Order: sequence, then structure tokens, then C-alpha cells
Amino acid sequence: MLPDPVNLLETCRPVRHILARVGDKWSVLIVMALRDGPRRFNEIKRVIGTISQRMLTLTLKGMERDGLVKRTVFATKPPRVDYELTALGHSLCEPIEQLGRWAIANEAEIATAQMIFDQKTDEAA
Amino acid sequence: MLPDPVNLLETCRPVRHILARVGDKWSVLIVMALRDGPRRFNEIKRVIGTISQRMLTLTLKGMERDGLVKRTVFATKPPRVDYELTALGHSLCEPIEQLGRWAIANEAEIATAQMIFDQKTDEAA
DNA sequence: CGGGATCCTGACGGATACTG
DNA sequence: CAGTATCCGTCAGGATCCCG
Repeated sequence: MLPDPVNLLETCRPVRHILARVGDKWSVLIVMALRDGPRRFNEIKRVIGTISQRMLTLTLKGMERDGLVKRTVFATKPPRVDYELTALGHSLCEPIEQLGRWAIANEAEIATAQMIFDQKTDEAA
Repeated sequence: MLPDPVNLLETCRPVRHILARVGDKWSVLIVMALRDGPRRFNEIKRVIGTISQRMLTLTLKGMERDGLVKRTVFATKPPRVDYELTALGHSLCEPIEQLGRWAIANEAEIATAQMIFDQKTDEAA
């Protein structure tokens, strides 16, 4: 018997949301950058290096909205804003790192599969 | 000491690739649809329900290129094409399901965080 | 049945300039 | 320093039509 379409979509809904969050271009890098403690805005930007100011702001805001990141403003001069992972954010590290280990372990096999696939595609043309 | 930007980006490269693959709109649903064995093209389409023909073709091709899915053509009339997870594709199920369990376990907490965040945002305006 | 080709739209994301 | 505002190009992804 086939799975019910509604159930499949419904069961996967939270999974798809968190995957959309974590599967975007920058979230994982930010999580890694905040792994070892709080960091300031430009500090994160420097660590990642290639992220634009805009996307850092947007991604941090999204992660804050999802409760993964906590933002703390210090009313100093010049202003200072710290970002850190919440308990929820830290707990996300584990499944992400497991996926990371899978990715690294199978990186070569994937690359090989891609080469073979591309070669077949080429010789068909 | 801060992590080296180059190392951070380089270490995360395979992780980001597989997250981009698995974090797209449909890959996870396809993996789940193929969990219990091979399925035909329109069978997958029916199970997922809301996916367009185009995106199903594209996503399946991408997953085939990455070595996650195997495509088998039967020269019958009408033609029949089966898709199934490869060993690599099946092995991906474990980390995905772990992430899935995390997502489901923390779904409520995330929703609450979003509500609070949106409420604060609203009252600021 | 299982696609390929094409058109169209909105969302993602980079660059730049400005502000408190 | 830590953003916000704006402009703009690219591309994911839906709808539609066609073909072996």
C-alpha cells in the first residue's frame, strides 16, 4: 500500500522547515562560527569571510526567530552586539555534525558518481 | 584564537553541498517516498502530490547524479521507469531521520520562539 | 507513461550607500 | 560598530505544451 500523500507531507513538515533553515547558504557556517561561544557581528563576518553584510543580518535574524540564536545588545560606544547559540541551537549541532560526518565520509563516492554521470551525459551528446 | 576562515569554509564544503541537495524543496520527500523500495515516476508524483512534473524530473536527475538514486528503464509498452535508492541513498536515511527526530522533538519550541519573536517585532511597530 | 522545451514569476542573494 | 535601505541580477520552481 502506498503512503498517504497528506501524511507524508504532514509528517515531513517540521523536517522540511528545519532543513530549509539549515540548508540555506549560510546557517551552518554561522552555527559553526558560534560553536565555541558568543561572537560579535563583524567577528562572525570575518570568520566566514565571503558572506555579505546583508545576508549575515538576514540569516542571524531568521535563526533568532527560530530560537536558535540569542542576540545581546550592549549600550556601549561604539555599540556592541553579541550573538550566541541558545540551548536549542547547541542541540542542533549534534544532528548537523552527524550529517557532516556522513558528507565527509561519502564525499569521494559522491564525486565519483558525479563524474561517471557527467561522462555518460557528455557521450550521449 | 579564531578559526581560520579558509579552514571553516573548506571543512564545511562537503557538508554544505549535501545540505544544499537535501535542503532543497523536494529531496527529502523523494527519499522518504523511495524508502520502502522502487517506485515509478508517476507513482512518486502521486505520493508527494504537490510536486510539479518538472521539479520531480530535475530533483531525481540531481539525486541520480549524486549517486543517491538509481534509474532503471524497462523497454515495455507503455514505457516504465523505476527509481530506487542506492546503498548510498539508503545510508543517507539515518542522518536525515536523526535530523527529523530533532525537528519533531523541537517543533513546539521553535513555533513558540517564532511567536514571541513576531510579537516583539509587531509591538515595535 | 515518462519525460523535454519553453515561458514566466517571485524569492534569494550580492553590491553599494547611508544611519545611529 | 552594527546595522538599514535600495537596486539589481540570477535562478529556483510552477504552468503549459509537446513528443516518443
